[in-house]
Amino acid sequence: MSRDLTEQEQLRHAHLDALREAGVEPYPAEAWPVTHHAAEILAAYDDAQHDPEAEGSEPLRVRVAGRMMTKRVMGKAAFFHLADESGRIQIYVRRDDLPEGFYNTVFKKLLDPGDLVGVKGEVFRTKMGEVSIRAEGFTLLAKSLKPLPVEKEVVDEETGETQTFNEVTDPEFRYRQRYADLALHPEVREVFKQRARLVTTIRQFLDAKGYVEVETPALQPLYGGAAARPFTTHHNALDMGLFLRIADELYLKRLIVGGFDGVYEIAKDFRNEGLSRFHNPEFTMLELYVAYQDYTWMMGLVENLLETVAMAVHGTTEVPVGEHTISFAKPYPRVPLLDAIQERTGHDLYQKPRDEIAAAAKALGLEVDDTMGSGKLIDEIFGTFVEPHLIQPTFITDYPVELSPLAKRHRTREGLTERFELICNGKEICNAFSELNDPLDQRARFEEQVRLARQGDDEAVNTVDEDYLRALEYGMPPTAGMGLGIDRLAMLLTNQDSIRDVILFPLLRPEENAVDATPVEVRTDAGS
RNA sequence: GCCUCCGUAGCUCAGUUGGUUAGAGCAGCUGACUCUUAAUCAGCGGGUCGUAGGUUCGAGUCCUACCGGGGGUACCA
Repeated sequence: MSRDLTEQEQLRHAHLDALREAGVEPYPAEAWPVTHHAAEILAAYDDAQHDPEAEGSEPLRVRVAGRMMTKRVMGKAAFFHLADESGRIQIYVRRDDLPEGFYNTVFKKLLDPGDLVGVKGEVFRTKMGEVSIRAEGFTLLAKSLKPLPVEKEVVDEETGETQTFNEVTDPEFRYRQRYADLALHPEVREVFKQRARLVTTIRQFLDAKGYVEVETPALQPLYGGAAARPFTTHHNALDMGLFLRIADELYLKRLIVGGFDGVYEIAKDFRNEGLSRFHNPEFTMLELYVAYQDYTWMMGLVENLLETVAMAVHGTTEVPVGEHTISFAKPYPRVPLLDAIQERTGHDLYQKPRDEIAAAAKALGLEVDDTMGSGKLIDEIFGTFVEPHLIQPTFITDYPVELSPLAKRHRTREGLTERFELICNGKEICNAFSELNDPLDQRARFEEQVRLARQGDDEAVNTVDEDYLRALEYGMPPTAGMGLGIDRLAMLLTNQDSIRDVILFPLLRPEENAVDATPVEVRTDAGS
């Protein structure tokens, strides 16, 4: 492999060689167990437990490990900050505290910012008052051959505000080299820790209710359960086309038929569509199905779940999102879709013929064409005039049948279904319904979808899922089902305005020259 | 996909109506310095200006195409 190294990279390679010559292994095999993280040490000194002024105080002896960040050498002594997962702590290094020659030949000349090092020593407070470790032992744990961007933080003494110089803001750098972004930015790591807490909390919440976490196929011979274009792939041994799932709905409901009273799955779904601030082609969805319940009950569950999650992630139900503060404290308003439209636009569309709805849409300034059915029109009106205004969590209920091929017909309202979406900050984060369990009605709805697909609606699923219908024919209990977009919820709870900031490795176009080797030949024959 | 903005050193940025040899801070290198903290002081190196064409006596700057990214928009959660 030949790559052009920058000046600074060449220097680090030279340091690597020099370290080996000096008998210092740059990638040692031995473990370096730590006793403390930076934040723990700072916290211990914060509560004055180790205040040197205090009676009977013993200095803390610690072993820490992390990345060497800034190095400030002053002749025979030096300071640097060591960054570990928890934060940063300053290390004080003196020539005479370390083995003969180490300070001058290794520490000063051959160690670079970004190197991973282990330090042991006593904790003390510098003259300037910063809690630091006086290094007595110092080990290189891994050499860094590529310089991380150098950012410097200054805390204003008077205002207490932190100012960062030379902060890397280039989103391309941050997403492509997420490892560097994370290494540099504890606040980015914190977002992903919060996301993990969110998912864990959801699991605990659902497990506590006795629902069973399951795994269903990501590779599916037929796709369904949502309106979206799928990715396609191929299985060699079976010589069979497969789809990556767009939803797990139809498999989870098969499990309800099978006698599970509550099942859920937290899974990646894949949709072959455009990318945006709100869309990544693979994303994480929670789906939950509970037998013998309906959508009204499910609204209660969702309120409880979100309140619990907000508390777990944030410690409060009041969450800042952009310029708003969103309250996840239950209950949330429940507004029928058509009522919400009437309230916002003045048009009462309940049980109105398609042409009257089209006229209303036109009157509101929407572009209307003949292929749009009444369901689509209502969806457009809602999406344009109502949804963006719904900042606080709001249940919008009772969607038209045409938009909801898997939802049960409303018990009293003709042409509507028992379905709700939870809208928050102007976006859908949850979609749920009383599941359609009438196999004959389901077959008719599938056939209608196939008809739409043949007419050119490329989101409509173009095949009847006979196996799913067979399952329903055995009898599925009345069931409440729900899907919740984990990424979007994570965006809200971590106050990030792009989905890329809550996905560790969002999809990007391949980097030019990222692959400088000839592509590895892909074997297409089966077997191993 | 379409519209639009952006791409200059490892990082953050400047670069005039097109005009000598493309600048600064940080980082790096050499030296000084045993409590510094954007350490300081003295000196030094570092660029295919995203890529390829074009216009021009002359292009970082103007034009075209392409590559990559941001924002918006369409499909969608």
